[in-house]
Amino acid sequence: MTASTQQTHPNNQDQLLTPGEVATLFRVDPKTVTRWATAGRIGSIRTPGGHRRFRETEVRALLAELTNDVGSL
Amino acid sequence: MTASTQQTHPNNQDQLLTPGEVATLFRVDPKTVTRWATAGRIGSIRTPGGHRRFRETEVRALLAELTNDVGSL
DNA sequence: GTAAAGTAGGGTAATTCGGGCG
DNA sequence: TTTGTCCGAATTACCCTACTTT
Repeated sequence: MTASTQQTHPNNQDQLLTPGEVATLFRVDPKTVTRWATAGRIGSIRTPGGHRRFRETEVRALLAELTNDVGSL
Repeated sequence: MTASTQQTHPNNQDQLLTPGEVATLFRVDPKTVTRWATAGRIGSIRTPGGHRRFRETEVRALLAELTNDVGSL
């Protein structure tokens, strides 16, 4: 971690995605993405209205982590 | 030290943000930010012309408060 | 003073929320 | 246990025109 800057949450340099966007990436229902957020499997940012936004970097990382490529030439 | 400094120079940390700026941070429409101000969910400063400005510190605090990071690891 | 961009305000469609059911 | 769907309610997005800011 950076010992010179007090950055509690690196939370404003990533593109945010809507539940529908994330749902499209995972080929699931937006409701499912909501459940993942509720279950703590993925970080989420709530708008003052209660809607959720997700970090694109985190979503991509999760997507890549769950991706199983054979890597054959 | 009393906080009675009038901003004569760009030396203040309470930088004012436009609705568009706040909208970008939350990944919402600028109109939505306006509704938040109207609903009293976020503090706003009105220009003599009626346009709204938002304090960056308040917006960042609200964003951090509504952020739910997954405690992985 | 003019021009371009952003914002305000109103109205309507789409999305999301939350709980519950299969 | 996880996911998809139905419901009602709330929030948000996009349409327009007029005014403000730069």
